[in-house]
Amino acid sequence: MKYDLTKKPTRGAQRTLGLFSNTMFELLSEEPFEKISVNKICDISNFPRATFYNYFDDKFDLVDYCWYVIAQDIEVDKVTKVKSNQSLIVYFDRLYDVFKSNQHLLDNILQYNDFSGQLVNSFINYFKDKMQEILSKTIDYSKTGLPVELIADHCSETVILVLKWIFLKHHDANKQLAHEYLQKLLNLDQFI
Amino acid sequence: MKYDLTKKPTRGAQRTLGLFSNTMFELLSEEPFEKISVNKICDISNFPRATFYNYFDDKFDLVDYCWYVIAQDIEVDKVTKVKSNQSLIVYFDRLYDVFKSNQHLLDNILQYNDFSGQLVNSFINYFKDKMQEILSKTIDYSKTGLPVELIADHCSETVILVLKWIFLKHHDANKQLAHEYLQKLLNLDQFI
DNA sequence: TTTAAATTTAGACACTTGTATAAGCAACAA
DNA sequence: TTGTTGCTTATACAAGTGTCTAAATTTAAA
Repeated sequence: MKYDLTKKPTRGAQRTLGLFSNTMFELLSEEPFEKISVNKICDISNFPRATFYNYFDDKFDLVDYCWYVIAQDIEVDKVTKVKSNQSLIVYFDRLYDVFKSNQHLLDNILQYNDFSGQLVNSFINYFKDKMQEILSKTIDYSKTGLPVELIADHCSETVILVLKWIFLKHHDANKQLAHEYLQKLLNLDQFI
Repeated sequence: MKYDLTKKPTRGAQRTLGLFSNTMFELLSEEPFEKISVNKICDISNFPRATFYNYFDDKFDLVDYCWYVIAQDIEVDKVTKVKSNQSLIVYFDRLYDVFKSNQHLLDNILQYNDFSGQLVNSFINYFKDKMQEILSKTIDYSKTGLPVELIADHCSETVILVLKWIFLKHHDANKQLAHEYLQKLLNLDQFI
């Protein structure tokens, strides 16, 4: 990403980022990702291509920014006071809520994009990385007798697997059932 | 893929497929995937672009064919007579051997491509799908009390996670240690 | 060996991509 | 008010992409 998201954006930059991401969100609900060109994005957003490239490397970069926008709702920094061993469930629940409130967008996207195509892939990977980042900070894996990085990776993959199952493959499940899946797949007792 | 791999290819097609994939293998060891263009592939292979597009949709398609070539060594159809509950280990071992014998290629690729970039991603996904296909046929998951597709997905993800850990992230481990990781991550007793 | 079917190829097409340059414009401080 | 600084924009460029045509060639069958 060319634009630095760590510093807080000026009013103008905020506006520009918002317009580009809105256009992308719209287009994602209308056609497959391969058919979305930078030209089209700029035409619709009424920006010259040069401006697009001031902010993003390419359309993949913009779509990643879109996931970033969605992921803001996870509120990673809002710490719930729980024992470290409960945080996997806490953050799973937040991701569950985020996926649920974007169900409509996801449905549209899947209408035009393969489940294992580049777009869905980038979505999944974004949130897997996010979850891994969170989990490697908040959980104590010392009891498992496994390399920390390996087990953190495994936990986030499993969390995403369950969310994929529920929200992308449409096997409705409330949080309680989702927790049961997690419990069984991860054999949670061993390290929670 | 434009060319149908299920029918057996003519001598000429065999040759063409081989030349294109060899060129891709070479280039993958020399530069990042983004810099590899269809033009370059054709120049080196001495084919016109039209011929490339007779066989493949794009360079992603060709690289997938490359993984297909590598995956032939898994010898899926060579069935080892074991109880169903052992087949996860049997096929894990075969994948372990395939990854090991392509260690050099993997090292080269990682020199030029991000771990989470499109290329490595396509490699990982190819073998995850392959493993899932195998596991959903050969394992009896009825004891787990979980949806079959979910647990098959989870098993293949875990298998690939361990192989990634060993062969892409370079934490050397022999088969015995690898089995231990699998055992602990999957809590194997529950469904093996 | 001849003929019919299938593939390969040259060349052109409209389009996209990412970069680079220089002109234009806005915000802000002195 | 006047610069200075930094972002936006118009425009152009060299390259790549995927598709299409019709001619050339290969392949396989009779």
